[in-house]
Amino acid sequence: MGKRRDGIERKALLLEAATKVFAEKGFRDTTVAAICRSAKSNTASVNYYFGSKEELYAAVWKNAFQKAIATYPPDMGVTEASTPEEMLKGFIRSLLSKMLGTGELGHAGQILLMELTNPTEALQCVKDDTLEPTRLRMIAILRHLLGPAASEQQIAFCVMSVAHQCMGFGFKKGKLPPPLTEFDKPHLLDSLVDHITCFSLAGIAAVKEQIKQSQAGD
Amino acid sequence: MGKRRDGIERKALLLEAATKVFAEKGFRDTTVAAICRSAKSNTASVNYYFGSKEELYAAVWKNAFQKAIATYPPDMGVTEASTPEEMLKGFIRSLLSKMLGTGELGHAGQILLMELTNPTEALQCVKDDTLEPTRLRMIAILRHLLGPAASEQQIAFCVMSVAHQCMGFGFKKGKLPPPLTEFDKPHLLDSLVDHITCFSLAGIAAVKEQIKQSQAGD
DNA sequence: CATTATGTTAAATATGCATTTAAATTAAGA
DNA sequence: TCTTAATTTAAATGCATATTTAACATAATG
Repeated sequence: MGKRRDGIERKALLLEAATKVFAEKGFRDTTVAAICRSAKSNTASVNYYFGSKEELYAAVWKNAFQKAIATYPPDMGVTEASTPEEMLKGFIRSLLSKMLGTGELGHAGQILLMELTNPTEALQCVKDDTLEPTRLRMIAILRHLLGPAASEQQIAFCVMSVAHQCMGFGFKKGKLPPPLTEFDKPHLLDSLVDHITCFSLAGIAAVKEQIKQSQAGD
Repeated sequence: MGKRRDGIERKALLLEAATKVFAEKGFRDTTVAAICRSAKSNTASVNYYFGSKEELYAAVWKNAFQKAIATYPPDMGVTEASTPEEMLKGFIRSLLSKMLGTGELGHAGQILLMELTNPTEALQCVKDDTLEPTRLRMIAILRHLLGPAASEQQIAFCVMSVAHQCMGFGFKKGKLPPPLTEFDKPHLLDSLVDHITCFSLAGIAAVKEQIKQSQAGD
C-alpha cells in the first residue's frame, strides 16, 4: 500500500547524469560507477531503476532526442509560408544547435555522432523514430530547391553536403584543430548558421545549374 | 648470435589484422583476442611484439596514416602549376578516398573519424605529424581561392565546410541512412568528388562575393 | 650438432567492471 | 504506531579480457 514517489526523482537524476557522461565518453568508455558517482547515488541504483547499463543507454538516447527535438524542432519555427531558403536556414540552425549546444543540449548531437562512427546495438527503433522524420523533411526541402529535374542521387548528395557540414562541428577538438577555439561562443552559432546557409545555397544552385545544362545537352 | 627474422613477418601480420579490427570496432570495443584470432596468432603475441594494446593502437594509427598519405597524397598528383580549383578537387579526392576506401585504405579514415568523436589518449604527436600538414595545405588553397580580403575565420569556416562534407562519408551506415547503399561503388567515388567539388566551389565563390560586398559597404 | 637468442604456446594471473544479493532504512497508509 | 512495500547501501559475485609467466620450439650461427 505504501506507494513512495521519491524514487522517480533519483531516477531522473541518474538519467541526467548518465546523459552527460555517455555524451562525453561514449557507451563503452563510461562506467556505471562513474554515472552513479556523478549522480551521488549508489552503484546498484542503475540496475535497480533501469535494469542494465544498456537499457539506461537506450533511455538516455530516447530522452536526449525528445528534448533536443522539442527545443530545436526541425523547422526551427519557420512557418509553412516560408520560402525553401528560409526552411533550409531553419534546418541548419536546428541541426547545428544540437551539435554545438552546451549542457543539456549538445548531448543528443554528441551521442548521435558517436553512434554514426561507432554504432552500438542501441535500438534501431529509436533511430527510426528520431532521425528518419528529420531526414525526410530535409529531402523534401532539397527537392524543392533543386527542382523537379533533380535525381534522387543528386538530392541525396545535397542532403549530405548540408548535413555533414553541420555534423562535423560536433567533433571533439582535443587541442588539435585550433580554428574553432579562438572564436567567442555567443556569436559563433549565428556566424556558422549564416556561413553554412550561404555556402550551401550557392552549392545547391550550382548543382541545379548543372542539371539544367545536362538536360539541355540531351 | 642467432638472429632470427621470422618475427617481423608475424609482427606485420598482427599490425595488419589490428588495423582492420580497430577500424571496424574502435579501440575500446576490440579485444586483443580478436586481433590475434584474425592474425592466426597466439593471445600473447600482441604483448610480445608491441608491449600492450595501447602501443599496438599507436603503431596502427601511425602506419595507417603513412600508407594512406602515400597512396593519396594531399595534392593528389596535381602539379604546382595547377589552378587552385584543380588543387581543391585533388584535395577532395584525397580526403574522400581515405573515407570511402575499402580494405587497407578506408582504415585510416575510419580511425580518424573515431578519434574525432571519441578520442583516446593516442599520442598527440601522431595527430600533429599527419593531420596538421594536411590542414595547413587546405588553408593555403582556400586563402588563394577566397582572396586576400578573407579573414582567418572565413577561411577556417570554408575549410571545415569542405572537409566535413568529405569526412561525413565515413559514417557507418548501419541500415539507416539508405541514400548511399543503392549506388554502385565504382562510379560512386567519382560522382562524389565531382559533386563536392562543384558544390564547394560555388559555396566558396558565394563567401567571396559576401566579402566583397561587406567591403564595399565600409 | 650444439648453442643461444628468438619466437610460440597454453595456462595462470590480475584487473576492471556490470550485476546480484541480502540486509538495513525509509516513506506512506491503516 | 505498526505494517508494508519501496528504496538505499555495502559487500559479494561473476565475467570479460589485458597481461604475465614459464615451459617449449625453432632458426641462425659457430
